[in-house]
Amino acid sequence: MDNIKSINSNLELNPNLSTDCVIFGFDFEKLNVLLIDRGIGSESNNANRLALPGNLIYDNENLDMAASRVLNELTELKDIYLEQVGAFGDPDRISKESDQEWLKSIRAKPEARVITVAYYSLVKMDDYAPHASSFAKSADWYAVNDIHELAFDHFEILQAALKKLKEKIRIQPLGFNLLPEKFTLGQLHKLYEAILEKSLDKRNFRRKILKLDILTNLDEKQVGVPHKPSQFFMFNEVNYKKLSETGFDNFGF
Amino acid sequence: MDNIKSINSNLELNPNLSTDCVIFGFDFEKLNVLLIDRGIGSESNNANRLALPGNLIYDNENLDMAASRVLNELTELKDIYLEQVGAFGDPDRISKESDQEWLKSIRAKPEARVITVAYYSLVKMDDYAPHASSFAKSADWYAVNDIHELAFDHFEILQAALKKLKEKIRIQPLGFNLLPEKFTLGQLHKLYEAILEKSLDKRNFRRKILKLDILTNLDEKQVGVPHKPSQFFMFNEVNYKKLSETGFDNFGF
DNA sequence: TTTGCAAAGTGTTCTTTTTACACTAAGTTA
DNA sequence: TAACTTAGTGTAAAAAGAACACTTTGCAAA
Repeated sequence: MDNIKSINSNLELNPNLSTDCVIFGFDFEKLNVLLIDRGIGSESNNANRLALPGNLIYDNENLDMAASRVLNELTELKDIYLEQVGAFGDPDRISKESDQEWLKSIRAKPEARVITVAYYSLVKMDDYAPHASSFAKSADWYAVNDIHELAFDHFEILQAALKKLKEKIRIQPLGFNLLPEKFTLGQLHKLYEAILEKSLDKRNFRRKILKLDILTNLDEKQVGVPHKPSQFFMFNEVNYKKLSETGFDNFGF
Repeated sequence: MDNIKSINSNLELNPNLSTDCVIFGFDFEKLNVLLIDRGIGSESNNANRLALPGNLIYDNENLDMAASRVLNELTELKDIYLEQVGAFGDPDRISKESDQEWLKSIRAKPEARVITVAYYSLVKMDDYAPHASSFAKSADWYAVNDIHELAFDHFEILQAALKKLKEKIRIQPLGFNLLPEKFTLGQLHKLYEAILEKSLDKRNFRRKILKLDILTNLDEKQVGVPHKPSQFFMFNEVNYKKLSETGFDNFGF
């Protein structure tokens, strides 16, 4: 954090206001989330060593920018889909002993609550290979379904982010943010199943998504796969914008 | 505000964290929102004298409770539907001159930003006759559609709340919170039209809402109306809960 | 070289939901 | 008693959703 401060040496971090990012990635199998290992936590329990990446907010920084700064500092990614989940501010949200330690380390008034404004973001997993940073001793992708506990109230935040993502993807085709430029319908299909946590009929899924006319068939096939190769598609942004303007509001899965 | 503080004299208000409530009401014609007149604002412009009711948050108070405290102090209502809209914290959100004045009056560090966590709530208009309070020189209902400007970034917050309400009512039948115990289908119909800002076919609306089986026909008619009297209905909470559990997720307007 | 494997790709039928649409009924007021 | 106002009702056509099975293609293993 020190080096961050030096970049902005004339600015003050607000000791009672932070942002946390739920960064989702998709590995073609399941939904993952990027967590940092704080290196502290109870001995009996590794789970609460893990936390969402987050940081305090500068006094003159707007919330969206703070979130994208956190994301950028950790992953070096820019222009990432970001959406606010909400504010979390239970006075006792930092009640676990291991969390208190951390609180002291950032020199916040220990008696005052830290409010966090949570965001979720969708990134192409290929674009970021986790590595340590100024920010985190270590950062890694974890399967969302394997997570049952996190530091602070981060588990609760994760669940809230998942809920928002589920709701949102039914209305707006966000999936492309989680896939590489080129992807197959099978991959997109699996992504929707992973997010919605239910299986979707293959033929119905294909018919529906193709009917939206927001995919461009690249006339290019997979190579080297031990089965019938799939066509590659890419997201057609122009058609998507047309569609949004004429007011589609249901992706209806 | 002083008398609030005296009630909680051992507690500290956080000068940089507030909550604002978008309190919606329905007068059988249109959607209304409860605004307070701060009594200050530019002379040329009355609009930015008006603001959402809000207040600073106590250091040890959770966010939801702070919002319902604000609502309760203003209206004396309890157990009101409340939902978080999100956090608003542009450093320049208090940039208008008239707003700066207000800032000084609450003795916040003028250089620091005030983050606000916004909520929206749905109240039965009959249950609250606006009156002055410790809280506001005056409070009144205003038609949502007539509002084009508010103090601070409150107009933006209002728009965000409206958007959330629209999204939510498509998924969950919230309308009952805005109507008296007994209401007619015509009133409910108008309410949906007001919130969704579009007209809905009368027959289709009735069929759909009745099919949900969450309304109890009270076998009681309007009296004294200069037209065919309507049946009164009430919300059937038991059936609604059954419905929620078996997982309805679409009210589909 | 043949066989097996694994995922791709493809249509039809039935059911449910949505949409569009117009007249009669009941009470009040003039 | 005529005029006005909102309540209340059904049907048909179109669209969307759900359920369902076999062929194709490329690779790998026998």
